[in-house]
Amino acid sequence: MNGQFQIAIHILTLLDQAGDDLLSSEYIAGSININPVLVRKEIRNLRNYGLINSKEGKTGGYSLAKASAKIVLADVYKAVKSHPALGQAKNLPNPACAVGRQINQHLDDLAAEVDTAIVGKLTKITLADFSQKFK
Amino acid sequence: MNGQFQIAIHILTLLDQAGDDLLSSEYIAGSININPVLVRKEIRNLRNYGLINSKEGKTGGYSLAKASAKIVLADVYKAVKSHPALGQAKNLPNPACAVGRQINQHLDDLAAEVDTAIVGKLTKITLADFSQKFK
DNA sequence: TGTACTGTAACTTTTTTAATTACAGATGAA
DNA sequence: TTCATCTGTAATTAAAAAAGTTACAGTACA
Repeated sequence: MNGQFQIAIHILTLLDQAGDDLLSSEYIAGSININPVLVRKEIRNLRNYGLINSKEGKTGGYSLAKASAKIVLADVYKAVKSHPALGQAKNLPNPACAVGRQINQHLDDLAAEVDTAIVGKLTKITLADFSQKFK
Repeated sequence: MNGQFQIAIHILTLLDQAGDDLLSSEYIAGSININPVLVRKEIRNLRNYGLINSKEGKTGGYSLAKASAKIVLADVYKAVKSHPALGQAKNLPNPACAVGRQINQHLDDLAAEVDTAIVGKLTKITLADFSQKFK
């Protein structure tokens, strides 16, 4: 469990509030209260998913790559997700045991079903919906 | 992210397959391929939620506390859950910032909604459904 | 009364996450 | 030009979380 999703939502919300103004990693980090390098790392990821634009150089900074009404929270979830929401076993179960031999496959199937449920939920919420709560 | 849910499901599946026979922590640990003490710890938790019976002493071991058709995977999820599925931020956002000041509340609300979706999904699946895949 | 379990605390090791440092590259302004 | 202020990213360190281990008391049966 980590706070990547929360950080990503926080960043995107700030950028939405800022409109066309560019925000610096320093400013964003100050609002979240984390290290600016982590902000830049997370933004690199979100940019790869087409959610954020960045501009280098003196007057550089970040802005949303598209309207917040066009971004659903499931986009953020997918961008950030590294492990299944249910967690992940890191042990190799005993292949000599009938249950151990097959359980990882069945657990993976289950995790995928749960993931689908989460994405279904988060597809119904846009960044604009979320961001609006702060106005 | 950890593997508690997976371990719990593994334990419960083994116990279901064993029927009335008691299984030892040693045996269970051998199937999962983890330390027996971790099995006993997880079972203590599941027992507190009324899912498992244990018997001490020489012929001791573990068994299901009720029929696997009466256990839904949401019971296991709730028993095991320590953090919200979306993760949890551990930083204190900046209270001087309009977004930082309120975001934790809104993120918590969102996490609760997602959690409800997960529980909804996992309430439809019984341990018997899952365990049946191994027969 | 010995054996084979569970129950649990304390501690160590490993893994993961977050923070930090450092610096190259970009861009605009004096 | 050249300085200031950003981003981009690698490398390292520190902190936190998870898993593993050791140890031993308590229980129950033979």
